[in-house]
Amino acid sequence: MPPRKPASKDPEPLPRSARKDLTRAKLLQAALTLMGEGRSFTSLGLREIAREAGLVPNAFYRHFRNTDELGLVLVEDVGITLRRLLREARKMDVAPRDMLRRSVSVYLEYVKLNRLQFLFISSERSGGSRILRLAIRNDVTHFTNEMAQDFRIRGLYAQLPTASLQMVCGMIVMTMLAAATDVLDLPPDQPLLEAEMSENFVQQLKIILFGATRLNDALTRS
Amino acid sequence: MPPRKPASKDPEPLPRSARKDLTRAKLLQAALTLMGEGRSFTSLGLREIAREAGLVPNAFYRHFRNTDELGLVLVEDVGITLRRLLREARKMDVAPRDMLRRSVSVYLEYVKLNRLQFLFISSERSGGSRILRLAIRNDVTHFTNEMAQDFRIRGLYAQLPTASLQMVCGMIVMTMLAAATDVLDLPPDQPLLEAEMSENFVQQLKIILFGATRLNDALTRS
DNA sequence: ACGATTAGTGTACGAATGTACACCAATATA
DNA sequence: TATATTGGTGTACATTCGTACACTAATCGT
Repeated sequence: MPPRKPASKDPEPLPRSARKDLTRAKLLQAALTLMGEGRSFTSLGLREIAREAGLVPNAFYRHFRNTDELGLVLVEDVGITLRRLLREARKMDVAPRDMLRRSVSVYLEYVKLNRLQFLFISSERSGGSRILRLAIRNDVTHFTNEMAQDFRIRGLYAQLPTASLQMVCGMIVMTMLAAATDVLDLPPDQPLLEAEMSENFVQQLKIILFGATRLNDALTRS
Repeated sequence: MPPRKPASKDPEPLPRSARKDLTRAKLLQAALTLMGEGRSFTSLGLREIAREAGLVPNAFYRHFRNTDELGLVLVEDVGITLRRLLREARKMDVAPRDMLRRSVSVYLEYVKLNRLQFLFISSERSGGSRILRLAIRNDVTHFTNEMAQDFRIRGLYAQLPTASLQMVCGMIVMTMLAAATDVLDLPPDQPLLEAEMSENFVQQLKIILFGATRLNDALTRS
């Protein structure tokens, strides 16, 4: 004879708030999933997202006022992802030989690992809702600033005024995002194209770093 | 007594095909106008565009099968605009001093002049319909290639293999597009911010050109 | 001059969307 | 244990959309 609780039902006796967070996460994931299927976030509807999450349309309102608000949470998550990337990059610490190439391949792996998030920022950074655009731009700017700060700490380009250093980091970030965009809409498992793309990426960074070095040296001599 | 034709009516006795081209242009312009009002092209509907053009929804079909097809025509127009830009750049010919800064300011003027078109590619380049994205990427690639060819003709970076030269031009174009995006969503008539942005742009190009020079020199010496 | 072509209109329909309201059942609070 | 909260459901409605069909009137080809 079964116990008081039939055991087959009641799969998760969680506190209500935990359940809420769970379905909220389902909504966020649903949006990402749909984007993974080629839809652009801007074109997603509240009903569509709820449906993908296995919910009735109205349930959406229990978590977000509208799709833009959901998008902002996604941006927030991206911010966390970027911070984690920086933290891992910092670990990679002092330069062995071809550290650049290694960084690049680590980064590209990271992009593929967080595919949907990068897809999201890549397509919404200049795309749809003004609010989202600004939020993403904000995240990217923060990322850039932290990178500049890291450069400072490591004594790289020590002669450059902060503004210039930030500009250089801005170029690096821009290049990183462009590279991410490229890997992402590369047909999957094309190791040849991907290697070529990756090599291109390395060369681009080299150019930026060369240029920055020269800028730095010019200031050193004066 | 008025002549056979009442004269007050009949504003344009044009051949039919010309009239057609004219309303077609109205549709294209309508799409651009709507984008100028903050809408993203992807989010525009056939009805909306027709309405803005002063037409009944069905009239749209006499010119385009769907909005994507209209978008492709817009991309084509952008291609023409870019070609014109290159032609004018070629005229500017041999380098007086601070040619770079001049080029930049000419370019930024050009962007503001063709505001809506640049707004269009900037937001659809990574944004919405796959077809449009590819078409735009194609245009940008062509632009890049022509720029590389111009470099070749002028004997710039003569030591660089074609692939590297194209990569350098790719970086320049990427930087140009990013700068365009920046001017475009700058609040209008902020000469201070714009000047700062423009100066940043110049510095970025300098870095790329420095880096490319170094790459070229390395190959020269070997 | 006359019949064919066609740019643009009018009406209509099914599908999808955002949102409002009433409701339920389980959890939380007292 | 009684009550209030609340995550989720069901129904409903106005709006918008893409598109199909029939129609008109002006232009074109012969």
